[in-house]
Amino acid sequence: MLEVNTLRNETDRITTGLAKRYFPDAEIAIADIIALDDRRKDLQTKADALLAERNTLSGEIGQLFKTGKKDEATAKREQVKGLKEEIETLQTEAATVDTDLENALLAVPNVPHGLVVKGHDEKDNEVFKAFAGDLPTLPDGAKPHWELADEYGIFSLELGVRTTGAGFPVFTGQGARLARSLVNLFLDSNTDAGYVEHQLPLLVNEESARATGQLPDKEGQMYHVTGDDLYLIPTSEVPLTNLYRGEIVDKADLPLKLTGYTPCFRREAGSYGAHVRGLNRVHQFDKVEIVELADPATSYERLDAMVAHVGKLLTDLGLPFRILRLCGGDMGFTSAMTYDFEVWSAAQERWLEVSSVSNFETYQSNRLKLRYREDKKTELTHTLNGSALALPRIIAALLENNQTPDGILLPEVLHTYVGKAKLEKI
RNA sequence: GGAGACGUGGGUGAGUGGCUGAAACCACCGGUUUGCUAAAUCGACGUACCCUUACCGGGUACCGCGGGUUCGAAUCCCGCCGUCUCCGCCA
Repeated sequence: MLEVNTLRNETDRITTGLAKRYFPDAEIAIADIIALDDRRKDLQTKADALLAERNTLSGEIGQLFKTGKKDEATAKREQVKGLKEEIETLQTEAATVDTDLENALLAVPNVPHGLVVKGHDEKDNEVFKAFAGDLPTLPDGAKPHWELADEYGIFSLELGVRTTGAGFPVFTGQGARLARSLVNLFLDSNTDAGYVEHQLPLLVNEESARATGQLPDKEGQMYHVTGDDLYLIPTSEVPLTNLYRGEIVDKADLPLKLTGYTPCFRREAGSYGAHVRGLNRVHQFDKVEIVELADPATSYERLDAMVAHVGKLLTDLGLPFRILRLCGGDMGFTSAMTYDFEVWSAAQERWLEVSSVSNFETYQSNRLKLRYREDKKTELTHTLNGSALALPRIIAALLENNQTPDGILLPEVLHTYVGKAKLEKI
């Protein structure tokens, strides 16, 4: 969430920024927040004064008892009892104001960066870097990946239905090997680039989900394990970023670079049809994530570096891709700037999102209480993350784009991982 | 899952109702001293919020988390979470 002081001091920047998202009534929301904060300060000032008085009197009571002046002590005790009620009233109201303030802040999305364009939805996104070459053209009879999956024994959605339900693919044989290879390739590339590998919990508590912004905004998108009140992670961003919740790190240690592979779970209820067939959208999928905790002064350089790194992964795989810079309306609630990577799916003849790289500035760290120390002062860090990469659509594009009459050719970087240069029909 | 012990500042570790935001030691930082290093010595050394503000300063809260008792809680009571030990079960 945004900081109240930012809302106070940079009201113009924030209202114009939020307008890029078409966030309604920003001025009113900000005015409400500032009024609540004023009220909070006022209550605290009053309550603190009374508490100070109580502490002084209590100290005196102790002295009086010690020196045997019981009568005076008893009189003062009655005096303090009177204060108690007043303090309690103020503190009760303060608690209500705190809750209201928190809720009001949670309702305001992050402010888009100055370079982000105004827009309603995906149609307004900028093509930041178009694909430079020619898109591959497939011979007649080329098949979408869900048909290739059957012919080559890559994965089965039917088996997933049997064990679980729709949207839980079961990778088999060379398909499972391919998936494992991609995970290894991505983790190796990420660690080579300085990201420290982590194996993470797949379930997180409510506090973690709240700190990275999945709650309360996207509650319906997560699987909730009610018996233990835990959530299945929709992305490893959640446990990875929360590793540093509440920490104060040395500025010299920034940026902290983390990576981790996890399955991801998303309910994504209510959408069916051709555009979600096969691996295009599933409830469980594999993803390797990168996270950076950065110095605010250089966080956009880090964002550029992450974009370059993800671009290299896709180049290594030989997949045609383009980079979008999302418009205000299409960005996630918590993001200040987001680049989406899309690979060309030759048989479906459409672009598929495979990575989303974002700078959240202090929006997450404010709730994470994630700070760094500079001289005596502590400041919120910036947090960034990106997929590097999400597997299903990569697999879809690899299968479709590289299909030949003799099999599916694998890019060279995968040969040693998969143990062969092409996939064969079964 | 059962029984017991425990949870204090970056670390070790005192503290069982007021003199404790918290001893002492270690680490870290700054100064002095010393050919260098080391040692010695002095000082500073948690976080958040509020007030004041040029600077200085003052107040409140926090001793796992939440509630309660009390004029007053790190200290007493209740609930929760976590750690350790023993038992049971188990990939």
